[in-house]
Amino acid sequence: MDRAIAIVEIFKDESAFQGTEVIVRGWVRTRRDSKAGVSFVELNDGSCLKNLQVVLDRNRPETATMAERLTTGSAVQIRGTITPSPGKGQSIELLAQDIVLFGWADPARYPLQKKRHSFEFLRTIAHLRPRTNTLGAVARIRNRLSYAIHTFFQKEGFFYIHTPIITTSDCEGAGDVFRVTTLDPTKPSLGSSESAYQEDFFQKPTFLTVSGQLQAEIYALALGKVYTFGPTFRAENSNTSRHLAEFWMIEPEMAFADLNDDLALAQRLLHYVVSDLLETAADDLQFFARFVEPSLLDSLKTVVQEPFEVITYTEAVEILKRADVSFAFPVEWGADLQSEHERYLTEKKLQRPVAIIDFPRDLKPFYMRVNDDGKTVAAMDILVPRVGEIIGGSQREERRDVLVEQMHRKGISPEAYAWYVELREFGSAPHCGFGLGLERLVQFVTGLGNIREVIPFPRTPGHADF
RNA sequence: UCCCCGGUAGCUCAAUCGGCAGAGCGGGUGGCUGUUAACCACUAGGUUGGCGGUUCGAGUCCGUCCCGGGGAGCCA
Repeated sequence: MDRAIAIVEIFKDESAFQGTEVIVRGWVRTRRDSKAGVSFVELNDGSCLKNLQVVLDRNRPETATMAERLTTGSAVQIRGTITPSPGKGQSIELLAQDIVLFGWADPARYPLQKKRHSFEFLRTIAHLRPRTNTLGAVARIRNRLSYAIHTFFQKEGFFYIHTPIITTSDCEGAGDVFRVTTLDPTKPSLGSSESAYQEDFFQKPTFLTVSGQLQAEIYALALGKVYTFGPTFRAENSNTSRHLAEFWMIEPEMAFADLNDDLALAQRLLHYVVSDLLETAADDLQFFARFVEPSLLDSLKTVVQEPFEVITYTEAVEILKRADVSFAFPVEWGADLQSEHERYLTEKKLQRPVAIIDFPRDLKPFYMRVNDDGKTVAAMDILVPRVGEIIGGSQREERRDVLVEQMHRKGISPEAYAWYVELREFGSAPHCGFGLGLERLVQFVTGLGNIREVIPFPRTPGHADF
């Protein structure tokens, strides 16, 4: 094929393209006919939010017969000349010389219209929804965020490591996991329950990972600073706008670092990726600010310009007790913070991202480091307005005996995690890390209320389509 | 899993007290001297989510199931 140019490149330097001939390829968004013998086609190639206006002269035989075939959704190539546009709404347009129709779309059947569709409807056509403004912008932002996250960690000297997707342990010691097996549930095993696994692929129970943290700790205690960035699976029956059964998580882990270093890293990461987005995805962000969440740009600028609020769990409880609002759930030291409490802190009281640290040890998993008070652990939850918890992390318990005691308290067998305990017996060191949910970050930077819109093919209870 | 709300044309929605099922957009046809969610006219398009019940009569009331949304729990 001849070399085509991405529409985003043309808009980047409109004046340089004036009078030049280009080839563009993309999908027709709309066509407007004027009986003066001119048709206008809005062409989008996905490279940016904006469409390129293509002008077809129907008095020319080369473009006349083609004009009426260019229906919404059709895939086309257009060769033509960039010229100043006399109309309002765009400064340049493409005067078409010749047109290749790759794939026509039947207008009677093509489901996407020029108006807004509900997100619920778009989810039922996940094979076509990235051709809408909103889902296209989500895909570009998700891409750029992923790139910026890798860039940040590489600049900071972290190594990208790949932790296993198939695991034999479930890290949190709680939560439902997806079973991995080659056995056919419609053909029950011939053997007893113990021997049944002998016929299975791994000859033992295996699951999809719920977190790469424990394995990341292994590499942090060898390479110093590492991170994972991959898919994660939770089989919980969660039906909310903030949960997926399959989601992507970023998990840095660093040795010779404490909770303050952890907080600082999280702060720098969010600062970096949001700044990058404000610079590189301005059009898409403004689109979301205009059509989805009016306060979006303000809340993003807050992340860039101001440090997080850092409060202890104990301070949070005191703030909530003094709050002049009534909560459905009572606030008491030792009880978990409810959604309504978190929202009050980050959206009403402080109106910015807030890190809550030092939670009661009974509320948190076994691997978090016990503080000197013996009652709390060096944990941190970072909450942001509109989304809630976006990061959960902690300093890890590096003292072998304290770790084993924690495991006993939580009913976890140290034998099952022998290698994890052994890391504390050979060259143990203070270390810490956190997990950042990519989809929740995309929700925060786009303002989209439902997590099913920020991943191309959402998996939720009862839904694994496409 | 629990609580609340909803399901009417391809899409987004309306339909008063139980009384003839509608509009906009999209599609088709025709018109319009460069349009901008183009505009104007005409036109096709319905098992009102499924099943059962109450009633002279049900989109509307009752039961039940299915599906969707919002909230909660769990968490990222």
